[in-house]
Amino acid sequence: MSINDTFKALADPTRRRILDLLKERDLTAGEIAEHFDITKPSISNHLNLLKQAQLVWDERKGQHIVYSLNTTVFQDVLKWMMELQQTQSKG
Amino acid sequence: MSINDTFKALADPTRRRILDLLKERDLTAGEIAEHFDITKPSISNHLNLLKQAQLVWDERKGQHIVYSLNTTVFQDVLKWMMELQQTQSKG
DNA sequence: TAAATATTTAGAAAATTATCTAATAGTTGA
DNA sequence: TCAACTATTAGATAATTTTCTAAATATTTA
Repeated sequence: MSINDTFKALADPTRRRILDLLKERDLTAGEIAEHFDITKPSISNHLNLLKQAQLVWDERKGQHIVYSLNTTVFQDVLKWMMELQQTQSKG
Repeated sequence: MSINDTFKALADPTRRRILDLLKERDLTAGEIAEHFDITKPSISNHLNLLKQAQLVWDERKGQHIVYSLNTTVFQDVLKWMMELQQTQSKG
């Protein structure tokens, strides 16, 4: 929920790749796991971190849990980066 | 030098605060360290990670080493985030 | 060149994060 | 209700990152 959670979530390449996959379309946990060489529990952990950071939503559909991308959180990251760029003046 | 280095560098709150400090003006390693409760070697390590990610430049001036902010690397991060937002369409 | 100051490097310990296996929980359909 | 399927949780281990102390390097000035 904090910007720290967002940055931490984005710091891992597996998690960024999950977001890249979800860019194309919503996917179940199993479909996501298929793309990686690590175990499902490990993917589940990554999904949980992304969820805590609100970078994804999850919704149960029958046996499956469908994950979808949420980029609204990027606003805070963008704001922070913009503010850093503002004041910059080199000597 | 990779986007992974950038995200990893930004994932730590101490390092983000260092960037915030450098937004105002260039600072020596010692001046930066004064703002934190951790030791100078630890700050030095953080500065090194920021340097590897090219988020800061360093320049020796006499006894001091002056650090300055470099936000050009943000372009890659922005691009990645923009691309994620593009294709998004909810059902 | 020696002392004082600023900073980094080296190496180890502590803390955090990622991953695994085994077990548990929810859903469907016979 | 039970078997099959999907996914998560629990708990342990492995890997990485952060932090520390002690030592080393670089610069300035006497």
